[in-house]
Amino acid sequence: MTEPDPGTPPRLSRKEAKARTRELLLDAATRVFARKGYAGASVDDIAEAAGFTIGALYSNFSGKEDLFIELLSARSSTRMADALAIVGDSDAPIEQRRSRLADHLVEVAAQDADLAVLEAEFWLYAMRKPDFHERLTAQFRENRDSLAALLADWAQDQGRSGAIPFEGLSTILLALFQGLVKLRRTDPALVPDDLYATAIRWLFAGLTAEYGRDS
Amino acid sequence: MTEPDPGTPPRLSRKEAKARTRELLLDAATRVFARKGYAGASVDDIAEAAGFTIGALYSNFSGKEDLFIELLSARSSTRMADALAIVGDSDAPIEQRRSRLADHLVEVAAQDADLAVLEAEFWLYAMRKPDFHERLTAQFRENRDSLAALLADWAQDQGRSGAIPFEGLSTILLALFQGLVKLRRTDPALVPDDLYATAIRWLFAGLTAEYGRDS
DNA sequence: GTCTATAAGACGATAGAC
DNA sequence: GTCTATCGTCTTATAGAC
Repeated sequence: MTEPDPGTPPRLSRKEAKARTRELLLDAATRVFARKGYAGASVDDIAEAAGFTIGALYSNFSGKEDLFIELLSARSSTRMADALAIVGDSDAPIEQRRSRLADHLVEVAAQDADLAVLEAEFWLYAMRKPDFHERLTAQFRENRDSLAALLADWAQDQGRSGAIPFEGLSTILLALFQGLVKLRRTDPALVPDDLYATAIRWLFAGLTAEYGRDS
Repeated sequence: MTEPDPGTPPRLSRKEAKARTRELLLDAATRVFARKGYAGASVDDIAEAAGFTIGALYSNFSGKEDLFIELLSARSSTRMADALAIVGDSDAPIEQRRSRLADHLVEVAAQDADLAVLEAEFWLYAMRKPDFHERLTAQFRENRDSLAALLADWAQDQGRSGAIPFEGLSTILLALFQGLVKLRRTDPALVPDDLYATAIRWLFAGLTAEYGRDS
């Protein structure tokens, strides 16, 4: 009944089964690395959390470091680009765009409880491995430039002066966001939802004061 | 000649010698924990970096965790209070106070190259040990409240409205500072000295715009 | 007070059974 | 493709020499 055609291949092909094992191991690694840290986590912990043994782990990854790097790469690839796409292509008024940016940041931070902890683990790892230090720096520069370009667009829509230092502003916004996410993980009561929006509003009000308001 | 009075005690008493060993071990621990991380550092590494063996280490500390906690406690005790004292009791105009605050933050960050890395290590440790999580939260609250009180004083000197949410502002300033320090450790070129001051200026300009300017 | 030697265990990684 | 058994290394911590 559950196997209508005994001759057909299993519901999951060998390739699919291996891919699934790989995904389960990566998910488990996310949890274990977040809970125990990179150095503190053992391959045994990870394999067990995924419901396998270390044999399966070494069959899918070359070792602990490989597993960690795979996670690091997967995380960093899409997140920021997605965020900018969401808040970028809009015809909404500027206030709505700003609050949408803030909302999205809140959502990202809320969606993944381990975000701040893993972020810290990745950062420390990168600070100690020159290769990844470079990658991290380059990636941040990209994010900053994308955000700066988006902000420049917004400013242009409003007909503002081009003298605004968008790079500096973007750096400040990204640093602020990282700081608030970390603080919120420390104690959610310290960082109410609307603090993101408030901070952004104040910063933009300051810009308006210094660089002139909408023409 | 070098020992004018053989009967007198050595230049360092036993107590002093032990205290010195303790300090050397703590200094070494700072460097080793910053370079290898808490879990990645071995007590052997630390003892060797201090010029001793593990025997001396276990004679002065109960183990690796004890050493780490001693460091954590020593670091957190004075820093923020000192910073506020420096920028607090002043009769200088508001612009000068703001730039002095920014200068001091730059100085703190520059003085200690390992600040950001150790800060991350401490934070991750605290996130995994409930006792220290509580201590960290309480400490941040204190810092935030001290800063908020300082800012309220400044505002009062300027005769501004009391409606400004100083707690939120302080949280934002502290989060921003932490984020910028971390970013600067990632790549100093991303965070020029004056970005601290710029960020603070923009935020305060935003506040002025929302809550009214000097009477 | 510090060092040397050592105990007892956890670790990452590999080889071969199934 | 996954599991079990095992190797060699490194770990924290202790006991006793000096």
